Amino acid sequence: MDGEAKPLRADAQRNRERVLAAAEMVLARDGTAASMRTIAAEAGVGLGTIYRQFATKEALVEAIVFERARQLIELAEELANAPDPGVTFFEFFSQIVEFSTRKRSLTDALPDPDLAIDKDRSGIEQEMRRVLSALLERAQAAHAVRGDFGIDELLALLLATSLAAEKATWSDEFRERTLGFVFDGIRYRTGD
Amino acid sequence: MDGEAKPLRADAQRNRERVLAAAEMVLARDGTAASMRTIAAEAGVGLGTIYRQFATKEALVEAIVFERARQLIELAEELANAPDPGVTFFEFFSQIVEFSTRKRSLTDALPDPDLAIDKDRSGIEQEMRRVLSALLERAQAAHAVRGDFGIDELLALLLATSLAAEKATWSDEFRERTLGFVFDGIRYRTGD
DNA sequence: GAGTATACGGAACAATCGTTCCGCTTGCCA
DNA sequence: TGGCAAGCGGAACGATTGTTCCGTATACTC
Repeated sequence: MDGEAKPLRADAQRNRERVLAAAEMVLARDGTAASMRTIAAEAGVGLGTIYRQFATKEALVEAIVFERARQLIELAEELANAPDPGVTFFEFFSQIVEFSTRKRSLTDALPDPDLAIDKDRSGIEQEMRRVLSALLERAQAAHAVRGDFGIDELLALLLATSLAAEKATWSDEFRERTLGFVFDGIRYRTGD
Repeated sequence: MDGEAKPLRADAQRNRERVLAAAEMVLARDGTAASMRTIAAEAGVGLGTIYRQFATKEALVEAIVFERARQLIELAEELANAPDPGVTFFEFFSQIVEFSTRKRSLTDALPDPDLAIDKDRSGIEQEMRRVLSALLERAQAAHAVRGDFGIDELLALLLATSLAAEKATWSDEFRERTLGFVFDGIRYRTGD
């Protein structure tokens, strides 16, 4: 299903990377509303060159979002055995929000209810869900997070704060302060 | 600055109301991405008829958002002297989120960083800020909300949850459950 | 009821979008 | 090094957008 057919010609390979780099930057700056022309100009290539590698704009955007999600998932997996599960959980939460602010990404594209069942996308979504569940359960086992706080609520609050942080471009200081209140709501307390 | 010059002709007045009603419905359904043609069709009028009353699409959208914000502000003012400040505060918070889900509105249009300083808009924003501050301070005086929770954080969390609820269309049950965690984070606790 | 300011509808315009197409160029292999 | 598949750029296409314009229709006034 992912069979690499032919090795790309040297210039094609170089242009592919240019396009991805340009798309990365432009999408971070303008969101998914960015036009293909803008990306092509930023990459210093023609429109046809983009469409040779990516069948459609959606495919290009998906490639970027996919890569970003993969970074976060990888980070989450590295943290799966970190010393302090509670601190790890909250810091990872905060990091995702910061990431969303910097690279307008997850919120803009991931939970798009346009196309109902996108194979690749639901795959990465489930993986994200899986690693987040792991971090959450570990934090709960360590009595750092309330036991009645589920993965769906976690995803909802992550989406919420990421969307807001991206729309209003929260400063580091404001993000930490505001998230602090949210964290206090899901933190474990004696007499839960 | 708001001088009503001439009384509208009868048909013009009727069409104005039709346009507003259609815009209300279409914007709630499609968000600000809705086209003027869709609104015109829904209202059963021509494009020119809309532009006779509203100079631009932005003006029409603003009229709708303005009206919705006014409803919320009015409600907040009615609650300014409600019996239980704590319950009132949290219920109003929840109501705003529910409102945003039903009528795709505040989030889609209010905090648009496109045009920097819009007189009318900043006016309604400040009013919203004022009534929310009043409800917040009353809840804090009643020891229902933490004293270190400020109006900026309140606006941020309102925006966050409204955006998410609108994007993912939260059910009533899920909204109450998820907001419950947020509320627990800003609720007053002994030994604050 | 005639006359006129007002309002209407929707074709037309200009801008922008994603996407296609094709004449030309270029990297690769025999 | 000659041939050619692979790749390139960007003009062109069709769809959609917000907005304008103007010939026609209609509500008010005297």
